[in-house]
Amino acid sequence: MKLPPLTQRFVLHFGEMGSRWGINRTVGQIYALLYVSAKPLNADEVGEALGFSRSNVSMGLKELQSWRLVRLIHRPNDRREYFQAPEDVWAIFRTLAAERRKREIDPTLSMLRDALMEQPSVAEDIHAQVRMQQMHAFIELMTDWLDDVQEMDSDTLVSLMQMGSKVQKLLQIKDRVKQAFTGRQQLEAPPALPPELSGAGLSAKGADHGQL
Amino acid sequence: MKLPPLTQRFVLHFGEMGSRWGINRTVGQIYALLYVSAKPLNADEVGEALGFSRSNVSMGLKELQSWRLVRLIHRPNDRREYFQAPEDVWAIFRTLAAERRKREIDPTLSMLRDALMEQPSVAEDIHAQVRMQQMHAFIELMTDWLDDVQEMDSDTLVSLMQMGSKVQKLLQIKDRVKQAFTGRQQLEAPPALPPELSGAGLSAKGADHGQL
DNA sequence: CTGAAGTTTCAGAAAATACTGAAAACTCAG
DNA sequence: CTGAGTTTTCAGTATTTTCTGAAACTTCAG
Repeated sequence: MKLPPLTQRFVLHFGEMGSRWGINRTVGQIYALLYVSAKPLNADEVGEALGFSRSNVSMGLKELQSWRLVRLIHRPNDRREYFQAPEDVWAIFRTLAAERRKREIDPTLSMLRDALMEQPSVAEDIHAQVRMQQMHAFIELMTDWLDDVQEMDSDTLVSLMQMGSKVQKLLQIKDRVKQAFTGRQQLEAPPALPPELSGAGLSAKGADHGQL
Repeated sequence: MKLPPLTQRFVLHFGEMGSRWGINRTVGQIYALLYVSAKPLNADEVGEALGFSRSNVSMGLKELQSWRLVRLIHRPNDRREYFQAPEDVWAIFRTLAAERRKREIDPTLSMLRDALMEQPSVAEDIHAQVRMQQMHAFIELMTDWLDDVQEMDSDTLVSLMQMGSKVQKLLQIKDRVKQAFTGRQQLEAPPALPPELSGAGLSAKGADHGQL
């Protein structure tokens, strides 16, 4: 392996972390290399740079493609396939979240759904089913939320995340407004503007969103 | 393995998924068993129920403890240790998120921080460092947000998640209100209440939060 | 103290996973 | 078509991970 120092460090780290992330060393290193590379690389270049056999690289790239983490490029007058990692870290994250969900969550969700249809036959299974019900409800809430979030554009997401827990202030305001409405039979007059909205309360606490 | 049908299905599924989740079959099955069990179990009971050797169970339980996913119980007049999985799925999720972060994210974050301090020595490393910078900024945003979220109580979180992408409406409102203020030199009169807040817009679309 | 009940450690066997080189398959210019 | 350039498959080997049984260790009642 002959790589520039920083690149090498990055690549080796991804290789080691690979096992914790559920991918193998080879795949981790290949992805890392493509991620930092300024230009698309072909399989031979990858194998050369990392010291892997050609077939191992082929397997690794196939796996990365199955994760939709690399894009295939064709150059004119060159029959080889070139690979590159998408640039936008948010897009990468979305892809990763979607794939992990498909592989790590959905099977469990459907197994739970099946199990919840069944009639428990022994006392112990009654309790087990209650627990499965709790897990199912939780996972479904999470995945539904993820579906929603997946559709937001990156800027909105950044703003929301930078607000962090301050979002809950907005929630409180919403509740208060809603209560003001449901508290009366008919709305004769609009409710008073809650204090948080009439001051600079929300935006004054460093949650200002602009540049990343 | 002699377990009631539903329990068995659940346990076997967790065993198989284990590898995708970065734990092994044994650990997955042990956790599943403890999760659905109505009462705490000791190591022998676990080994008996799942057909694992005593030492394997010991390893598995140790690993689950290192993930803080099981709680240790001592009964009066019984020297054996009993194990149980925490009940609250939200608490479980928080624990899981914190531990995964510690193991799967933090090492990368610190490696990136180190690499960003360095002065790139070759052209390729300059680009590599830019890419690392992008990844670093992203991860830091995510983990900071996670820190915030970890501190919210479960009910608030449920409300927010059930709102899903509708949160961004609140964000837009906030922006509009803020803009209305900064648009004028001094605030002679409070800005008009935006239409979303004066109708039933937000709460009418099924984002009503109450029972789970 | 002693020893019975319980838990952990550890070296080696068993199983699963990753990796290689050679061969097969594919693809397209000529 | 043909065959050079390229990618994929696959059987066998190497490596890593998991699992076991035996031994070591710990704890505590008597």
